[in-house]
Amino acid sequence: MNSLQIRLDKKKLERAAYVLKSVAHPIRISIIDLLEQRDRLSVTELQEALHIEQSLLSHHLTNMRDKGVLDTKREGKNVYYSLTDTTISHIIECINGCRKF
Amino acid sequence: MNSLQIRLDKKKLERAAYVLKSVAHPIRISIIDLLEQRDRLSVTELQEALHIEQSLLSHHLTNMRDKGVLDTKREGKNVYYSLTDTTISHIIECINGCRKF
DNA sequence: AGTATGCATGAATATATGTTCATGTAATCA
DNA sequence: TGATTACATGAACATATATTCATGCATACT
Repeated sequence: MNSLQIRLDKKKLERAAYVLKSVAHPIRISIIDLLEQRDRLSVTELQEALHIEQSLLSHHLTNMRDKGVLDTKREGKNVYYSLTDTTISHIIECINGCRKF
Repeated sequence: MNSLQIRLDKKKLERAAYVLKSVAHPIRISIIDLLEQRDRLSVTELQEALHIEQSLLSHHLTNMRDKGVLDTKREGKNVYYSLTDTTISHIIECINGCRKF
């Protein structure tokens, strides 16, 4: 009978929770879904697809950016957002592919 | 130029966010991690591994159970919890495997 | 320089979530 | 049946998160 213990250290746990939180919201899942379809999207493009207030969208985008989920790049008047890596996409696919949900 | 739209319907979005929320917390990630190591664990066993108050653990367990993440079965004085399916494990592995985190 | 467009930010508010504490209940044992 | 063990629950409180509104800033256009 080997001892039972948590395999993840505190920092990794908190980091994981932190990132997962930034995904666990309908609007933010939608944003990820849209960014899987197009490599990058401007705030206006996202806004048109999501039908939400500009300010609310901007807050969510900043949130995701701060947590390392999204990258951002300004080009002229527009700011383009993109997924920083595919881990997040996998998570959404995971859930989407699961019949339970 | 085909039109951009969210591929997930509102219900699925909300369900996904709901379940992800139940994972996005250090204590709950730990619980999942422990349940990957042993098929099922009693509340006491979890408590010993986690070093948290019984009541707090119980609240988290009920939360995860209500959201369909955990199954439960009473046997005598003990109540055993187990993961309902592997999707959640995949998500944690996904994050754990990612160097970024 | 003045105006319009695209986006960010901060404060205020609303709502949700986490934690503690006290207590309740179910099963077992003496 | 009374005591103990194992767990759940609810109310109160603390903290975090989401949303709105007003405003600010940057770029581009006239």
